[in-house]
Amino acid sequence: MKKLDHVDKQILQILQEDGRIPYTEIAHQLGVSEGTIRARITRLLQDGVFQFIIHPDPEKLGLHVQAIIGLTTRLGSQIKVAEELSKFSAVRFVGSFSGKHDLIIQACFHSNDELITFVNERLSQIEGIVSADVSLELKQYKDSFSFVQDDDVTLQ
Amino acid sequence: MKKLDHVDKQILQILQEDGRIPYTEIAHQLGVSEGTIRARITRLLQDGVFQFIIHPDPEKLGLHVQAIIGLTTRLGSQIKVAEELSKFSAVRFVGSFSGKHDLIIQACFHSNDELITFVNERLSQIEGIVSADVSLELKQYKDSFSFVQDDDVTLQ
DNA sequence: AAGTTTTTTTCGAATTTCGTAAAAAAAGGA
DNA sequence: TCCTTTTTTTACGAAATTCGAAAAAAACTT
Repeated sequence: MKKLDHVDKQILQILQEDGRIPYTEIAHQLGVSEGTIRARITRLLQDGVFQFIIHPDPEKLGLHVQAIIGLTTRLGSQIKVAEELSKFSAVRFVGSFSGKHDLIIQACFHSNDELITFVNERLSQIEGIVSADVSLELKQYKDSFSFVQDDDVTLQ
Repeated sequence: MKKLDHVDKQILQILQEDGRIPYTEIAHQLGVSEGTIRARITRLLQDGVFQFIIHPDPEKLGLHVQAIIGLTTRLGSQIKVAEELSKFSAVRFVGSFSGKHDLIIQACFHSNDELITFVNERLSQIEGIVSADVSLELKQYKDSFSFVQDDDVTLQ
């Protein structure tokens, strides 16, 4: 996989704003032909650099309760637990971490009841979970994949 | 905003797989006309139910270091701190939570150095941050917005 | 049930995407 | 540096998709 150049990053930046903007429009904005945009996007997709998706608003879908749950797992069962957790559609993020918790997950629910059910009836059934620290989301300030930057100016 | 019906959810489910699938194709799959798909997607977008975006792979962008940072803020400065944090492009998630940490953020960096710089030189400059618990991501198992379900079967 | 509003379908025109060949540019080798 | 090879970009006609708007159908109201 070749390193991304400036044009690739510009394409990604434009698509971050609107994932359905026509190639002709991107081409116009960047001053190249549609074919170039098409060829590059095809390559980026093949290389797995990005995917076209949609970002639903959980609130608008009735998922009013969101939580981050820090888990401690029994030594040796972490991977299996992570895989089990990943199967739930309510769970949108699962990662293994250094620090206090072995696994940290992020999940969405319709109600507090559903969250409770998840913790008490689903998590408890998964072999290898020692403890679960639930943090309830009170307000979301940012949630985006817009971290493509022109040139490595991540910290501004 | 009207409640989403079955067709709306089916549209979202299809778009979750491929955010750039043609309306004609969705129409074909659901057995309705292209115009219906177009009208519904236009309405869903206007209602803010979802957005067309792209999901870049941080690794492929050279962002090899990801972290979740739990923050404790001084009473009264939480909102300001959250807003400041949201300004960083490296920060992809900022939320206010109940539990051990007032704010939890998720961020991506090119290197450990960049992470250290972020914590020591950027976070420390933000007025109102009392402490920061950094958890380094070792492995990602799931990261998706695919939580649109047919009918409230979030827990399976 | 008649009238009103909303949603869906239809269809021609405009636009976009696609396939592909040729040209141009870039990269590599002697 | 010049030549060859490879990669990328451009060009362009054909196919497919999107768009606008009017007609039809469906859903609500009273």
